[in-house]
Amino acid sequence: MTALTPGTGSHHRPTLSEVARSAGVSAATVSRVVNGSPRVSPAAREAVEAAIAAMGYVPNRAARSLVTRQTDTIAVVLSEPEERIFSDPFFAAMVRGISSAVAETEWQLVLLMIQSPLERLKVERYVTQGHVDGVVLMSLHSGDRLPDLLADARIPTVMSGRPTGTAGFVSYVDADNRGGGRIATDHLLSIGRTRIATVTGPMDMVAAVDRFDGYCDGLRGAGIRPTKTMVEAGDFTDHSGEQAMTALLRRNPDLDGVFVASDPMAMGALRALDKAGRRVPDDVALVGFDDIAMAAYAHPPLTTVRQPLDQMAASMAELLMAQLSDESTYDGLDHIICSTELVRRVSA
Amino acid sequence: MTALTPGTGSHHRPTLSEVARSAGVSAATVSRVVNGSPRVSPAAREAVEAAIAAMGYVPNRAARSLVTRQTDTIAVVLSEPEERIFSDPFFAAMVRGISSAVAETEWQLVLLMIQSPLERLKVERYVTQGHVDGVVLMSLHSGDRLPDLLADARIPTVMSGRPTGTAGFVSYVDADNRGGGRIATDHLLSIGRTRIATVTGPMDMVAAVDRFDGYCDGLRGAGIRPTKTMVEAGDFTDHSGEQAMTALLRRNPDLDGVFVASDPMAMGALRALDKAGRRVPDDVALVGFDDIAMAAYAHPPLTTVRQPLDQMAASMAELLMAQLSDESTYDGLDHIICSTELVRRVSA
DNA sequence: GGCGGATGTGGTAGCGCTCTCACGGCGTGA
DNA sequence: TCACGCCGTGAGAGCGCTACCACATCCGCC
Repeated sequence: MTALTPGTGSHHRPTLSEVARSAGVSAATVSRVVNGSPRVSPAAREAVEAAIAAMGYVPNRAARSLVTRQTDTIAVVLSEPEERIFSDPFFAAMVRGISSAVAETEWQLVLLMIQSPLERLKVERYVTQGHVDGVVLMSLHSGDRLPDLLADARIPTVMSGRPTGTAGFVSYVDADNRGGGRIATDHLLSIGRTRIATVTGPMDMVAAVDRFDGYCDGLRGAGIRPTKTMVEAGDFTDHSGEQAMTALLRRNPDLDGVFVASDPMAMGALRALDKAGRRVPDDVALVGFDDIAMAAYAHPPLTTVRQPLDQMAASMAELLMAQLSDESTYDGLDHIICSTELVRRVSA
Repeated sequence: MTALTPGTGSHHRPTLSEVARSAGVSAATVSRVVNGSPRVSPAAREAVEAAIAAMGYVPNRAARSLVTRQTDTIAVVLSEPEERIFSDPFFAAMVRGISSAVAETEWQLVLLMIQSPLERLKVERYVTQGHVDGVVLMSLHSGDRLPDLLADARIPTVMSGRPTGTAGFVSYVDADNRGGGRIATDHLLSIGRTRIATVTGPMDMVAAVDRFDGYCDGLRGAGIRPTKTMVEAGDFTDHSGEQAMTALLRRNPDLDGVFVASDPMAMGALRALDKAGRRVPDDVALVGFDDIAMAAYAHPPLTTVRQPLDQMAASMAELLMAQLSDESTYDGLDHIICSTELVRRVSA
């Protein structure tokens, strides 16, 4: 037991005014002490602190929030199946980054997971009914009402990834996916490859489209016309990468380079190439995307495009903090695009 | 925009009594409608619902909590470095299980992470100041004040893992670690092994001690005295398992069986055995603990002790719900020990 | 026809806190 | 000596909501 409970049998949590009475001061003074106002005499402060300790007083946040209209907490909404949340290094890195940016501030971070329509509804209620001061939205689904609901409720929000279509005026942070696709392709070109295929992500995701566009940019820059037969879509998983690569090889036996739009898919593609008897990078050079930890341990180690996940996370936190601190003047339209970078290893 | 905002330039969130006025009823009636009370005439209900929709009314939870004294949210406190949270399948499974048990209820689940003393303090404040109705505590550190603070604050709590020493009257859910250690050892004995070593977890963790005790039980049951040279401690990581196994082999070149207290460590041990030229299971039979997904794909596939993670998670949720629903009569002393089971594959 | 009980409704106190305002006491400068 | 400002403090009005109580109806029953 860390607190002395009063002799009464039942448990009663002392209120601020009870503390005030016991300390011989007014409620206002106790409030000042609790909130660290400088306008309190040392004597009063001491008396109040003693009373607080003796009675085991804990402020009631609901009452406080009711009047201050803020909760000092911000939510990270993870709207993905949890097997992805707990396995995809992307989420881990983002949560880590945001969490450490928020750690030293006064804000408390809470994680909310959505994996069913009912949970979506509950989270919508949770964030709009005043439990949080701000929210970070990770990977929203198409048709997600959250951005609009949050905008209506005037709740500061930052999204990860460029929002699609209607989700209008929200600030967001994204990697330069198009630029990344381009540098990957340019690299393949620069090492002399000319018959370059690509495995894309699911084309209903903005990031996948952007990376593909970057691939096209690269080809066109070298005077090559992208062709349909050299493109195959996966769903960012390792298995789909293997399938896509197999299909690509069947259609284009002579391809000598491939840009795979995610590292897990690249791992799968590597397997497919191995099974097909192609040597990497001698026969086919391969560039991935993400630079997950495993990429360095692949056979051969993966040349890949790194997105600065830590920096992206930090930027999201920063953007949210900015909205949180000067809401009045904030126009809510900021966005940050983080540049990507080629990590050269062996596969290309 | 999903709601019609009033023509006034500035944003004003309508209150319950404004809705009441607009609907031509009293605040009490609006409250009844919002909270789904049956004691409302269809006409009134309709009027209120129309007003709510028209004004975009969203109830204020702080005000509600202030009077009802509950928040309808429960927290899962993850007190571990996030690299473990996001990599150790144990946490993923627990969070998944708890989350799905809570999903269909009225409660909202929030995840709180602690990875620094400051964050610990903030979380302590968060949970005691009335943000949550109940908490699930995952893997508390020794000297953690949370259990005591929560007990003082009379906040229903369930811990994962048997609490150490002082953390008195809290309900918890744990695997039968001792029993698991025993069945692992018994199995090794049953396949004719007699010189059985063990790699334990960190001995300041209850689970590690329990598994070790089970190992001793097994040996003693077969009339064998456990000896110090056959015991080496790791820290549950793969790397430490390799080191420990190497040490064990050096000291006991003739050992023919080993119980490794976690699967990641078992993977490391497998490497050490391989490097030392021992065949598994022919020369040395090995049993792990946890049955992580990777265990089935090890070389050779791992015989291991499975803890029913899903069931443990469900039990934690269940225990918490029980406390949440009939707090008055609840004595807070329940605990559930989930039995473990041997999964036989190739390594033993 | 009158009475008891169910039913729908409104009035309103108060949950615990913050924050504005007012006030008395003190130090300073003229 | 008096006017002025600053400082520490207390009184009290709400924040938005729920829950209790009181009150009108209306129904069915003896």
